[in-house]
Amino acid sequence: MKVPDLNPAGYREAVLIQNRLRKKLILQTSFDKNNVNIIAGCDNSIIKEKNLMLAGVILFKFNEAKELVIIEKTFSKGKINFPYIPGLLSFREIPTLLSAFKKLKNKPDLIFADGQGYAHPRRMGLASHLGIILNTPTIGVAKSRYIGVFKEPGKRKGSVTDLVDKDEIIGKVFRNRANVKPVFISPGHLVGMNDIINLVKMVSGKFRIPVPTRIAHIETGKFRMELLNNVKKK
DNA sequence: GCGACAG
DNA sequence: ATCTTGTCGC
Repeated sequence: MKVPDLNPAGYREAVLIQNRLRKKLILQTSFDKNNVNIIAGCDNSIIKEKNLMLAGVILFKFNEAKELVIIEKTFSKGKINFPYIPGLLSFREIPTLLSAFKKLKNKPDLIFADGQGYAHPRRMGLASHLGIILNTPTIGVAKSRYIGVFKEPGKRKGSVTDLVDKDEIIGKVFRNRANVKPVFISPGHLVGMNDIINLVKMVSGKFRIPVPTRIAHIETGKFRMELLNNVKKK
C-alpha cells in the first residue's frame, strides 16, 4: 500500500488516492449471509515510545449453536510512518493490518474493521479502503461518530437510527447493548446499506462492541503486553 | 473565521 | 490510539 509522505503534497496525494478508490467502491450488493463461513475482526494498537504500530486479525467460524469460535489469530508490528489525521486514518493503520492479513492461512468471507467505512467525508474510511485492497467484503464498526447527524436510537439492544450527511444516509447508529452508548456501523466494500445491520446482529454478542472487533481489540492488547514484557526481560 | 474531528 | 484511580451501578 502506498503511504504518502507527511507534507502538503503528500496530504493532497492521499486525498486523490481516496477519491480514486471511491470509484471502485461497491455498495449496492445484496449480501448472502449464507455464504459467510469465515468472519474476521481486526484492530490496531500503538506503542508510542517505540513508534510501533501493532495490528491483529482474528478469524471466527460459527459453531452449531451459532456462536463465534476463534479459528486463527495473526499479529504484526511495523514502524509508524503516518500521523493521525482525521479522514486519513487508513494510511496510518492499514499497512500493518495488511501484513497481519498476509499471515493468515484461511481467507475471511467478511471483515469487521474498527473505524468508519462509508461514513467518511470522501466515503472512503478505513473499512472501505481495506475492503478494496483485500477485495473482500468489509463493514465499519466505529466507537464514535466522525461525521453525520442522527437521532438517538432507542435504549433497547438492537435499536437503530440513520446516520445522515448532506441528505444522504451514510451509515447506521446501532445500540448493541441496552442502555449503553451505540456504535456507528457503515458499509465498507461489497456490502450494501441494507445488509449491514443484519450482519452485525449475527455477531453482536453481549457487549457494546460486536464480537469480531471486540475480540480483535482484546487480543491485540495482549499482543502489545507480550511485546512490552519481552522488552522488559532483555 | 470558528468549531469539529474515526483511531 | 494512549495515559490513568476510584467509583457508580447492574
